[in-house]
Amino acid sequence: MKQPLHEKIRADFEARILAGMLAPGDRLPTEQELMQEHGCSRMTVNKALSALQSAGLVERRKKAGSFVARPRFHSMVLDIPDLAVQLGERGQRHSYRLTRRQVRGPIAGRDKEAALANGAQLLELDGIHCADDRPLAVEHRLIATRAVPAIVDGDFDSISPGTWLLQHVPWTEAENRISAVGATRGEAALLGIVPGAPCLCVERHTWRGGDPITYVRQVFLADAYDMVARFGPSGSGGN
Amino acid sequence: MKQPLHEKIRADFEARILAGMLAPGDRLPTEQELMQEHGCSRMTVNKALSALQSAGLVERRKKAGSFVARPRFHSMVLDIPDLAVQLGERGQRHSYRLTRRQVRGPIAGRDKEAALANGAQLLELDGIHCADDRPLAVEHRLIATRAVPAIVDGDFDSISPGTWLLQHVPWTEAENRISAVGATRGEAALLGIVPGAPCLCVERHTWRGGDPITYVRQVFLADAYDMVARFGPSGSGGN
DNA sequence: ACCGATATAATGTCTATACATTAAATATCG
DNA sequence: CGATATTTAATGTATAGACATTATATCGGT
Repeated sequence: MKQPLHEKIRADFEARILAGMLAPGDRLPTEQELMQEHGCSRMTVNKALSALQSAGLVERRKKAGSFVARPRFHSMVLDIPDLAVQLGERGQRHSYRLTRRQVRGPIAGRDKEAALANGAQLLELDGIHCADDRPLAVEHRLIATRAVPAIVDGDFDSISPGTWLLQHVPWTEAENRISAVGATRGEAALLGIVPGAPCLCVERHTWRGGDPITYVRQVFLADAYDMVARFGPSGSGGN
Repeated sequence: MKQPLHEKIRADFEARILAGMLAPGDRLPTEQELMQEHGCSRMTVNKALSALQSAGLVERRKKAGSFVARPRFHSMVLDIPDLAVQLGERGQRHSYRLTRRQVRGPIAGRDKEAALANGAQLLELDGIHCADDRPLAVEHRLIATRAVPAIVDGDFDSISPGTWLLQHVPWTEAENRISAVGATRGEAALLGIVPGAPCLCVERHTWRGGDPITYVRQVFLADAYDMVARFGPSGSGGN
């Protein structure tokens, strides 16, 4: 036995639950029974059961006992990494070309821009992402200078503002909206497709501790970019 | 103080890390220092630090100490709930109409169908989802009868096979692929749009303990359905 | 300066115990 | 019978200590 005992107990129940041998609502042994079965102290089984609880697999009620939790809504881990990194993993070369850059105030009537600006100026950066010099996505980005004053001195002629922001101002809250859109005339020209052709659109707002950081809208060439999300048994937060 | 001490310590560091007061790589106090600072035992601070570790916020190395983890790639929790539930939350009425149903073997040459069938038959179910009787998405689904023998007796004339599967055969692994496509002629007719119009396409494979369960391709009317994913400070796996 | 053996500092695991908390079960009283 | 008080079984939290593990640091010898 190389793995610690509490981890063994935890993994054992996880396997049984995921295999369906234990159905939602089933009661599992009390801590007393488990410490006898494994010949260990209560703290050890408690650690195992607590881990299962925080992983959402079991529900524990005082006096009643521990039960297999009924599956809450399946949620899944979707990685939305930096485009440059993601392309690099595929062996493609990422490049970014800036097409527009200006500092301005929020446009009157656009509440979202006003909220993002938060009383200060916005930096507007438009550009295009390429993979191996072929157009991949057009990007429209607004950055709150209030949250990121250093941004106005950034050099984005070749490096992507997304990469810069990730490295300098990691966000703590985000909202992504994924939809299908027809390419506008301008987007189509940049991507080399016909207007109205279907494109994947990702809009993202990010915040840091409640303060808005950036809004970005990326329109991807269909067929060139899919979003893939995988989900599997949670990797145990091991030692 | 209502909350337990280990939870207070954990929340304290979480707040400081998320607020940026502690930068990645920063070292935080040793367990010894923390137990003096809070006047508690080592197990208590250990519990707090272990929780931070399993949440991915800190990294712990023996002899060296505990450090703020450098943000691994931001991953986010994307809820892909049952359509019926999601529409219900919006106050819309969900309905499903079956347009095709057959049991067949995998089509020769389609490796993915063969892998899904896993030596047995496939149940093919095509249908259309509506919100308040307006078309929302067309769905093409293949179900492995080997994994879900009971499915062949299911009545899907009005209830969605996705809902049925979620209730009867929760998956343990899944892969989602989100892309933008142009509606085919048949899809366009069902959705009431012109062929080629941009649609959001979600393809999903699910498994249960390594055995394939189902493949589904859903093509959504653009503008009617966005996928929204939010991410925020992880809700503490509370008591 | 280099390499190897040893010491050391930190986390990792576990025990045995104690008391608190809570919700279910049970008893009690009107 | 029904409402209320009490018991009790289970988890929740915490302590103080012990030993294991391991990466780092230090010391010696060549």
